Amino acid sequence: MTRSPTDTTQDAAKGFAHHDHAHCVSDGVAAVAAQCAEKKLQLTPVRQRVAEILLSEHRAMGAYEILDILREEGLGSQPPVAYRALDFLVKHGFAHKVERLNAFVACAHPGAAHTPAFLICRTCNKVAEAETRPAEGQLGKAAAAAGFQIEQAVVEAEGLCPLCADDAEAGK
Amino acid sequence: MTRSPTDTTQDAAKGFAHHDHAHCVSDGVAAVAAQCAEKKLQLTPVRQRVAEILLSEHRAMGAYEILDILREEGLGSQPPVAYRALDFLVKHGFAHKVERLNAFVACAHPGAAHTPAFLICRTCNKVAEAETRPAEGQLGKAAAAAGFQIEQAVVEAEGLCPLCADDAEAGK
DNA sequence: TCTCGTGTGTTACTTTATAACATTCGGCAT
DNA sequence: ATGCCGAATGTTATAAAGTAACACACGAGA
Repeated sequence: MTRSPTDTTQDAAKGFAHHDHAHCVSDGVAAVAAQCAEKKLQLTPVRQRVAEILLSEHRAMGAYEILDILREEGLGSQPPVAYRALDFLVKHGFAHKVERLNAFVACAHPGAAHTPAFLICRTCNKVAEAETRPAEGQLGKAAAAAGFQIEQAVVEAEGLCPLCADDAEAGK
Repeated sequence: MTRSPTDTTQDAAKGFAHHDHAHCVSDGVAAVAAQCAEKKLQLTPVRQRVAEILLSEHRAMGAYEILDILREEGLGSQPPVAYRALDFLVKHGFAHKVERLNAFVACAHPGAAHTPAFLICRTCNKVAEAETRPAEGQLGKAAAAAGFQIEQAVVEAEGLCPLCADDAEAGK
């Protein structure tokens, strides 16, 4: 493998491509479980189930949408249950909040501390995650010029994913 | 004036500096009025007042916070009044929504179509606006690699503004 | 066994945002 | 003038997102 560890553009591309989804979920949960074991975090049933739910879709899901699923499965029925599990996942880097949508996605690079950048398809609602180093780009320059210390950054793009762009083209 | 039209880093810096605030508001309103005249847009009392309110603070304000002011002044008392005015201002580029805060700020560069980047101070809540060209940076690269067409982007950084950083330093 | 920390269950509530429909008002075509 | 239209506002009601606060459960360690 010749890819440099900082080349994340391919990861984002993968987000919109077809792939083996069962692996996607099982590998994801395994990665979360491994990290929890390592960091002595409690991966409780609710937390694990929410991680699975998020991993099972490549799209942002609202807290209440997740709560509906939990409720059907008897894992909790009130908003705080979902929000607490989501807070846990977000806090430890297993999921992210997409501010633009007030919704949540599974993290594509669990473990690595990072500032995610999202590509959100406005048609199919899928979300791909790339990484950025905000301190190094245009934003970093503006911040430096203003004497501003960046602690956290939100970078989210909305548009058309390749598949939906093709559909739109074909539909003309 | 020798500054190039694409150098916006100084503008962001200005956002946190002291300046003549009366001008800030009056110039801002004048700019909005001029644009409305040019584009045949109706700058109604409510819309103008909301623009003034936003211009009078260099911080993001919630819709209900603005609504409270309108209510006191007899300009409207129900949420849709505030949201409609804000929608108008945002739609025509006179204000922006800060997704991270679910709140709104006056645009620092009215007229120019642009993708704003915000520097949000977590202590004093002031917001400075810089511009980015998302298509050209790291995000653009990731999008291009994924075949993703960016239509809109949200770029928001949270941290410490220079003044608050000084205070924190002094308070130690 | 006690108790302490962490997580869950639940009630109630706040904040943010929008749908839907009635009303007003100015321009303009007849 | 008058009647219609489109754009803006007024108002009611409700949806959607998020949180505060307190009671309970349960395992780890003193």
